[in-house]
This record gives sequence, C-alpha cells and structure tokens, in this order.
Amino acid sequence: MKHQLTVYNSLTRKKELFVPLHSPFVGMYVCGPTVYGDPHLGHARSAITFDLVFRHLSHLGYKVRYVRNITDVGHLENDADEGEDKIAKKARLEQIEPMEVVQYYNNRYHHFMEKLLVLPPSIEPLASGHIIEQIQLIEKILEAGYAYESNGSVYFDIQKYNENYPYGKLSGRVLDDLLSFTRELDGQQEKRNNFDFALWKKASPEHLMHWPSKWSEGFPGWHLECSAMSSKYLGEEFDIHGGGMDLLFPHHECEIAQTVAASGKESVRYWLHNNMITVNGQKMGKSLGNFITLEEFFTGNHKSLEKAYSPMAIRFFILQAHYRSTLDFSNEALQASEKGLQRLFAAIKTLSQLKATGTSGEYVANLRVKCYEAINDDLNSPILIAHLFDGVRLINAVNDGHESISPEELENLQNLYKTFVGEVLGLQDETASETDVQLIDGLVNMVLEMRIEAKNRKDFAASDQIRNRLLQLGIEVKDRKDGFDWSKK
RNA sequence: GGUCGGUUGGCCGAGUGGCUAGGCAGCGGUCUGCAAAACCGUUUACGGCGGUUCGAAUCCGCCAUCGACCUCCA
Repeated sequence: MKHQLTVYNSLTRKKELFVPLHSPFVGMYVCGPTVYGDPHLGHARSAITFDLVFRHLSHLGYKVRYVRNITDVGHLENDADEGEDKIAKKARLEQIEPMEVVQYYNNRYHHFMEKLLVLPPSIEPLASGHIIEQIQLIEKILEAGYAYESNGSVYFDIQKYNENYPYGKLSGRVLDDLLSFTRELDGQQEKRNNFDFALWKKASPEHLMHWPSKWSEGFPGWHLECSAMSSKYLGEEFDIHGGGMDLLFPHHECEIAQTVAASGKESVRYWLHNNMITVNGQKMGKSLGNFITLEEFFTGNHKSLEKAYSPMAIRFFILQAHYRSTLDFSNEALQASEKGLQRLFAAIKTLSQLKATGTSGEYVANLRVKCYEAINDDLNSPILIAHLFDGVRLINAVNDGHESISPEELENLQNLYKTFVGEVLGLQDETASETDVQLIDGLVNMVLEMRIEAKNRKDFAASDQIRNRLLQLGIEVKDRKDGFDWSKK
C-alpha cells in the first residue's frame, strides 16, 4: 500500500509497522458489546476507535474483513450464588425471554452506532449462534490435554499450559503472582487451581440459557466465543484483534491460551486496545455505576449533563483524544469539542464556496503530508485534527482576501477535507439539513403571515403575488378560515 | 501485594532531546446603526528533587500522587 502505517501492539508494547499477512486483505476482529444493557460512552469509544482503524485501512486501499461479535450468551457474575448467566438474570427480572432482551439491546446498540456514524462491521456473529464451534474448540483443547472435565463442567488447565507456553505474556503477568492473589469465585471446588477458567459450565436448574453437550446441559465459558468465531471467519492466523483495555486480562490472555492450546500457535498479529473514558478521573463502567448512556447524551436527560450533545459532538470529542489515552468526561470538555467541531464544519462550508484567486505555494501539499503522517502514526487522530484546524486558518484567510489560492490547490484542499474529515474521521455535518428544514418552515410561515396582513388590507395583488411566487418555488398554499396550510409539492 | 500506565497552562488534550501542537475559555482587535455571530491576533505549562547533556516536558534515578487490571466490564 502507499503509506507506512504503524500501530501500537499491546503484545510487544511497541509501535510496529503494519504489514498484513495477505495484503491487500486485512482481517480484524474486535470484541463487541454484551447486549444486556444500553450502550454508554465507553462502548462508543471502542466502536469509534476501531471504526477509525477500519475506515483508515479501507482508505489506504486494503480490503478489510471486520468482524465484531455480539456477546449474547452472557458471562458469569461474581455476586450470584451459583454462577448465574447475566442475560438470564435480567430476563427473569423482566419476565421476558432472554433472546428478547438480547434482541432489544442489540437493536439499541445498532441504532446508536448508526447515529455515531460507526460503519457496520463486515460480519457480526452472535455467540449463541456458534455453540457448535465453541464445543468443537473445547474438544480440541481437551484432546491436546490442556483442559479437564469436572462435574459436568470443563476447565482450562493453566498450570499445564504454562509448562509449555508463557501464560500471561500479553498482560505481563506471571503465574506465581496470580497464585498469590486470587479471589474466591464460583466453582472453585471443581477446579484443580482456582485460576483455571471455565470452557464449559454446567447450567444450574434455574438457568435459562443452556445447550446440550457431551459434558452437561450448560453453556460455553466466558472467553471461548472470540477464539471460536475469529478463527471461523478470519482463519487460524489474522492481522488485528481489538478491544477495550479492560479486556486485556483475563479475557484476551485466555483467548491466546485457548487458541494456542487448540492449534499450537498464536492467531493474532497485532493486539490493539483502546483506553477508558473516565469521570472525575475514574473509569466509566458498569460496575461503578457511573456510566452515562448514549441515549442520555443525545437527549441531555441525565443529572450530570448540562445539555444534550449531538452524536457528532460525541464522536469528535472521542477523536480529539488519542485512543490509547484515558479521556476524561466533563460538560466543559464536551462543549469545547462541540464548538470546535462547529468551527471546523463552518470552514468546510466556506471551503466549498471558496473562489480560487491567483497562485499559492506548497501549503496544501505540505498539509496533506502532515495529515497522513499523523493518522499513520498509530492512528493519531488528535494530531490530524490539529492539522485540519491549521488548514481552517488558511481557508478563512483566503475567504477574507488575506491569502490567495490557485484553482488546483483549492481543489486539492477540498479533496483533503473530504478525505480526512468525511472518510477517515467519519464526521458529517448532519445538523445542516435539520437546520435547513427549520429555516424553511420559519421563512414560509413568515411570508404567509405577511400575506395574511396584505389580505386584511385587501391588498390582493400583493397576496396573490406571494402565493404565485411560492408556487413557483414548489410551495402550495391553501387558505383556511382561520389561517393557512402549506405543503411542498 | 503484583503488573501496567498517567501527572502538561483556567478546562480538554498532543508532544520521546533544541524548531513555542490543536480545541475551548480569557484578553485585545476587525467588522457592524446596536447587539450577536464570524474572522484575526494573543498571555499563562510541563508533580517534586537529583542526575546525564552544550541543551530535557521529552532520557535515567528517587520521592509524591492518581488511576487501570488482577472479578463481569468498551
């Protein structure tokens, strides 16, 4: 491809040149949401981060197969007595089918992602639709000798694995350290070691989501679906695996162990992790209860929010920070982003109407180089945006007549903003159309009110002129006893 | 307790050795009948101490402090 993209690989803790296994094809797997709750700002960050990766790789010319799963089988909860499935628990609470809960939140997730202009992935597999694949994977791991059955459940044998492979290499953990600091969890008495994790869990009688297997009527373990589905759709070895930093351990560590145990080799080339959104310096998360849902942001209906924020403001806010940094939420910060975005969009509108005047130097070409350098440097969107704001100053200067630009450079500049703002960053000025509608409504009503006044003066020449002129513009006026109706033809 | 990562100006947020990121706010100005908007210009910084260096926000050491993960979590 034409550019040198580097990405920070969590596995090596270094920025590495991105070289796909089978260029121009790229395989990317990202951990999607567990659909038992409304999506919040943290979900948006992960989705937008990997949307940026997806968009940029596509822009560079790669053909990307982007797989993002939906976790609908549910994970174990530590506060439950007998290892209760999250989705099942919620379903009992609401007295509806588990899959109904799944469907509802899945729809909600898609709805809000669309608002944020997050492109849909190429494949979006459901864990519940891949039980057979997961069972097959368990069998492989059992055959390889890295798992054992116990009372209808199957556990991964970490000690055995660690004899042959380095467990903890992704998260920098050492097995001995883990041994010294583990907590009491469900099913501990069934395990050989309390840090072993479940591949298959026998369902308790009150458990609603369960499937048959040779071991028991039960459900697959926490980490299995990603291993099973990534290899199914991307092959035994693929380029990128992404997710939130909080998934690094144990989730992704266990994924590596499962895959290596089953196939003898690692599948992922580049591990990418986005950092967390914080509130007052603390992680925004489900367990802390300090999260704000996307719906709440869009409506402003939350005690911590001073106003509603548009999807694009949220997206821009997230893109103004580098994906590997924590990003602290506050109304002040969000409003700053909102205003900055308005300024950027205003300049783009100016740019579209700009007149070329004479000559200009190398400015645009240099700007283009800088923009590519920024985004190719581990997806540094804040630097890219900073460069785009530098360009805003040029656009305004030309518009004010302080600078000149040649026709060719103008076209290049217009393409530059179209490429980086629209295609790569995925930002669109959607408020324009809505504003325009309101504007038209207001204008037409104002004119028609003036027409009523003309009629009241019996100035029918003026009132007919207004009606005819509006008709020419495609607006049909219908008089009523108490006023008027109008509609667009 | 272990592993990892932060600490940048009023706020957010970039930046791995010299070339003062950027946005918002503030301040000054242009424009305007007034106002607003818009545009232009612009001040304030690198947690503390010590070290390496001609030169450090940037490298090293110590200390302080905050956080993430170690349990479901984007």
